[in-house]
Amino acid sequence: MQKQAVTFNPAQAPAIAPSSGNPAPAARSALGDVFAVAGAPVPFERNSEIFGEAEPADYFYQVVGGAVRTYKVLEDGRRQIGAFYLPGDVFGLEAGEAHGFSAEAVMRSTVRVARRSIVLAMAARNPDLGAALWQAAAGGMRAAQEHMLVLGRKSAEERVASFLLDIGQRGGCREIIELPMSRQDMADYLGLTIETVSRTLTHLQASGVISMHGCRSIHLNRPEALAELCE
Amino acid sequence: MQKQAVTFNPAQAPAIAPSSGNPAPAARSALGDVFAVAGAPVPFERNSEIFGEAEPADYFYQVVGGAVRTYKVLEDGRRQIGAFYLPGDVFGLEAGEAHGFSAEAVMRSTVRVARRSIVLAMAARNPDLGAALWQAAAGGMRAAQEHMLVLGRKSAEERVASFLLDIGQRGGCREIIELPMSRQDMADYLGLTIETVSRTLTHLQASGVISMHGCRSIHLNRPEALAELCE
DNA sequence: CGGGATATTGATTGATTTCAATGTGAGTGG
DNA sequence: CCACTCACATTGAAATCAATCAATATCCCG
Repeated sequence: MQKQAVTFNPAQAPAIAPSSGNPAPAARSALGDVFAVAGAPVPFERNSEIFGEAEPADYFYQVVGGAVRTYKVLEDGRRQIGAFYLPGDVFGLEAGEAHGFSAEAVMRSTVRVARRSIVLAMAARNPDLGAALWQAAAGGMRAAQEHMLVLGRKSAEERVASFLLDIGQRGGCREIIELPMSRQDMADYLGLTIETVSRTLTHLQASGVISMHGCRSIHLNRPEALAELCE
Repeated sequence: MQKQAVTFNPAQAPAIAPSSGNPAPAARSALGDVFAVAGAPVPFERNSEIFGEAEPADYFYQVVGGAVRTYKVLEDGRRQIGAFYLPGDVFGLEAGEAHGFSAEAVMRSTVRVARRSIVLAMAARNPDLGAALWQAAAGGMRAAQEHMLVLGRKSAEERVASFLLDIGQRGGCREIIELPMSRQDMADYLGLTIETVSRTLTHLQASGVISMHGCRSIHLNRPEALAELCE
């Protein structure tokens, strides 16, 4: 376990995206700089493992290109995806000695990998970086809470609508979405089956709220209608 | 409703299970010391608010006695409880400027409240404390991931079994549980209705896995059977 | 001994899953 | 260039688990 003096500076904390599902929005902060300096870019094939549950958590990660999923599985194979990480997002930011979940590349991706001990040492001297680490961790916590509400209390249609809005916002363009993940990934993130996801998308398209051009490309015709669907 | 001192003894809390759902296990660390020094004990009535969503996050909290729930609600009233905190547990540990969820006392409770700026200032000089803050935050993250698996992928019976085991482990005594929360709280934590929770408990009792002595007192007759039910 | 909140139990409904085809699209090799 | 294949997605019908609706039942507490 580390005992670096992470310098938590209470003073600042730059306004992070209000309640976006973005798991780690602190990309453009001091943390981003660290990865630019101390992070080695590593390519990952589609579906390849980045780290496994219970493995030592010796590194921090930042998505450069592509997309990453973190997940847990039950013995019988049921899988729950905890979060998707898109370019700029930071993940694997755990304080414990071991990872609590696994991470895989959703598609061919590039990830910058920074040795944890180095980042923490830098954080000890740079208050902004310490704060950025907090930001990232807290962003993950907030996204997790938000997602619990989705999983515990929302209907299938509400779940899909929430997902589309979230991905749309994080993807930069609010209206045209290029999904990096399969229907199975979406289903395992939303706590549904692929059939239900598919049917729900079809229904949203039939009602004119979205249009699909191939299953990975989705146009949000009426985002405000989606927002209403989220309750 | 009774206000009898449900016997969660803050002093004990023996070796907590490794990957228990315990949201913030770092109680006996440097963080515990901080609360002992810098934390003012504050009493809260049953169901009273400790902080609200979107309020400034100027304090950190530690449960001394009683129990606390954090939650989010949808506009139409659907509620999802994100976590329960028992004596020793730390909560409200957010890096952002505002809380991402609300917190209430489940029962008459005492909570130590420490000014965030003070704790962070201490952390800047005490590496162990900085690490402890990380531990607590990461513990929360881990518990959230675990709970997402419950909410997204487990059946009603599996959810209730997971819950009983988790509370049993955290409560100290592994076999006799005094629930501090109502059925509605359990339901809102597990993403179920009170009827389903009630029925499931009745069924578990009928199959001899548990016994109930009043709805708040549950004896785990065969914890290993519960563990199997979790998959 | 009520009285009101909370919990249990029962009957029914309904959303989502499961099971089962069918459709589509990208990559391969003839 | 086209047939083929394999993975993935969509669609349909039936089954199922949990939610909903509706009574009781129990337990604090005054």
